[in-house]
Amino acid sequence: MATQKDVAKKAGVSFITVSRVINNEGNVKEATRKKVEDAIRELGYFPSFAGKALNSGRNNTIGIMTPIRFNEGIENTYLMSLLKGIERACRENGQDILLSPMVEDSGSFDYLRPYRQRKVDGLIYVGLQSLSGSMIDEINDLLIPCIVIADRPGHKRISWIDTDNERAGYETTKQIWKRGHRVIAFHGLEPAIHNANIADREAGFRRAFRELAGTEPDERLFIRSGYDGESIRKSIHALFNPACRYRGTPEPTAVFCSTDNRAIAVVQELASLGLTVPGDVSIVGFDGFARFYHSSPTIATNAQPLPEMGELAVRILLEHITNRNLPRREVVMTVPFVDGESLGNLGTPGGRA
Amino acid sequence: MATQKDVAKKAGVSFITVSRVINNEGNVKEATRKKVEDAIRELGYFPSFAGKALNSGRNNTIGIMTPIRFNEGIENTYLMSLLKGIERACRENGQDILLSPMVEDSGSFDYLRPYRQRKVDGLIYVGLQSLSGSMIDEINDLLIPCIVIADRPGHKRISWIDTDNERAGYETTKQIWKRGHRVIAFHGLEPAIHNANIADREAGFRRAFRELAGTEPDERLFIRSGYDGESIRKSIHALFNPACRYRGTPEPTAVFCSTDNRAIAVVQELASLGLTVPGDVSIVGFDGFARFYHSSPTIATNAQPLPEMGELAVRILLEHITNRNLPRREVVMTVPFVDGESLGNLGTPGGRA
DNA sequence: TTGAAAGCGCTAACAT
DNA sequence: ATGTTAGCGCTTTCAA
Repeated sequence: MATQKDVAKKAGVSFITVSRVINNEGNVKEATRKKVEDAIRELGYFPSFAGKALNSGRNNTIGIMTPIRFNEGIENTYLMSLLKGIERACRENGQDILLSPMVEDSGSFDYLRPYRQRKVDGLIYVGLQSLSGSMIDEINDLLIPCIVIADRPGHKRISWIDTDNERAGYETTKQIWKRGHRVIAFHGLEPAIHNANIADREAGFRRAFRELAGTEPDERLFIRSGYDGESIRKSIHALFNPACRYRGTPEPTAVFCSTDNRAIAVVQELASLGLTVPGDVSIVGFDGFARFYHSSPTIATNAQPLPEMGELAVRILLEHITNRNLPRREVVMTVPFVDGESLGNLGTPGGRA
Repeated sequence: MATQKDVAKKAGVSFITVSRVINNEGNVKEATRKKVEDAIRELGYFPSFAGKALNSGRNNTIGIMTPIRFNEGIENTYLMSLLKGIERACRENGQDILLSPMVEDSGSFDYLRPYRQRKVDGLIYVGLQSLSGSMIDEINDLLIPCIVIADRPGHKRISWIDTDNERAGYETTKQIWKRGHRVIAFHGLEPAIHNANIADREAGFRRAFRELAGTEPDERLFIRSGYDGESIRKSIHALFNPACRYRGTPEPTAVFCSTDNRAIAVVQELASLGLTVPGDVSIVGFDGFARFYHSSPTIATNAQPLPEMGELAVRILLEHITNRNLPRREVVMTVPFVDGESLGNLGTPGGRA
């Protein structure tokens, strides 16, 4: 492959002049510039990134680090939605994306290697699971430019962007209430699985219910299941199948599902019980991914602004890379409610009789 | 950040000795090695990748180039499943992954830049849309190590890995037939959308039907729709809603859907018509993604071996990178049938009466 | 306006 | 077993 030197020889100038032309510096006679440009074109010369990186210290590459497993259903959509924004911002700023998945079965793997090797200028960590304490310490000690998405590491130097799940849960509950629903179930995670985001959504639901109803919500209307279909199936039967329901538990007219995934599964399960959505029961999800699947009915949900978060993460990261002394940034994004067919109006046409 | 020189000074040796220790070369006295290793540890030294790349010509990075849009539902799962295998093979071979999405609205964008800059040693192109002729020519002219997944560019130098959609369509149709189904619909793409993979699946269906039934399949049982829910809804009504069906068209007992996406949408649509799966109709999908969504019933499908394809692509690419004179490789992967609840036995319990 | 020299971090080839 | 020299492709600094 052609180098600056080759171009210089062909154009009859020194290689430094070639460098000047490439970097659009002044002080190059028009005729010389022309000669060099012709030589570049003829040789198909393209500047090598390594030479540049070696003396600028910059690679124009940012690393995406994430424990999200590939090939695992809905989480892929989460990651891809972020990447959509990350990609856009990177393209606008001339950055490339180095993907560093964190695989759990390789415990001793050095995830910061791409940075230590100076293959990337900084890191975006996509959470869902929190960064380990030792990694946080190391990021801090090495002064690695880093920003965390979807988690809030409590560390003085590490910036983060997260969504306001509590508030979204709150606002959505108000929407459900506004449509006339008074017996509302919340479909969350079984206690063994801890997920701070989902816990926040539930907290928002509780706060809204308390405000609107003036009482605490009925604890029997909190259903908790795992991620698997079987577990979700059981939870729905416990609520809507009279044979399975605890005596005295009221039948809800709406279910606030903690994820879209769940919402879709719940709609299917209700169908197998002969219940229609929103005719018999209204369903609301959370995430915004249902929009990407051809679900029928469309699911009312909360759409996390993931592409925007990805874009913002890149911008903040680049600032940190350029200026190492910038203070930490903390960004809380609101999660807007998105209406859908699955949320009906109680007592009006299209809703329950 | 510490360099070899710093380590050398600290250890009281020359920098070349440091290089030797790092690369585990022989000819280093045990005591010297120890000194150097201590210095490395104390300084937190890590070899810079740019220096190495500069004189080895290798970056140990491979580029993933794809026109697949992020944030677009099921295609994400396709890409992620490939990446799962790509990641595994890269990790085993000490390679990093540079993600280069191809965005259509930036027509003049130079997708081969990461290679021209020598930021990546080779490229994996993930198809679905074919590589443009001009890019194929350029890959050829520049002798870029490259392998294409999910397409078969007819070019002498470019390797590819693809699935055998025709054969999978054929085998699956035999499975449906074996369960007693004789009136089988095929749910494909509307004519305006061309997709070679789906066309191949349909061809396999036709060949099997011809062999098994001894006649051509009924053209009225080929339903074609777009990707959107509305379009799929209409297509299902045309087949199963007596009010919409052409007079004389037989009602199928099974529908072979050209993707899992479609299969899931079809199950939902049938439910809204009061038809159950597999009680009233059997459904078969294609792709294998339904496994990742908690669909009820589980969908019988064809599971593309995507992680394996990704892994193989990396291995072949690395061979091409190491040895530029290797001949092109062409790999056709078989797509195994995966049974599921959605495919019932006609005339037996659990199937249609 | 152009060029020469030095150096970024590393390794291969050649001394010692 | 260890060190010296040169060079990978590029930019920065200084000189002409």
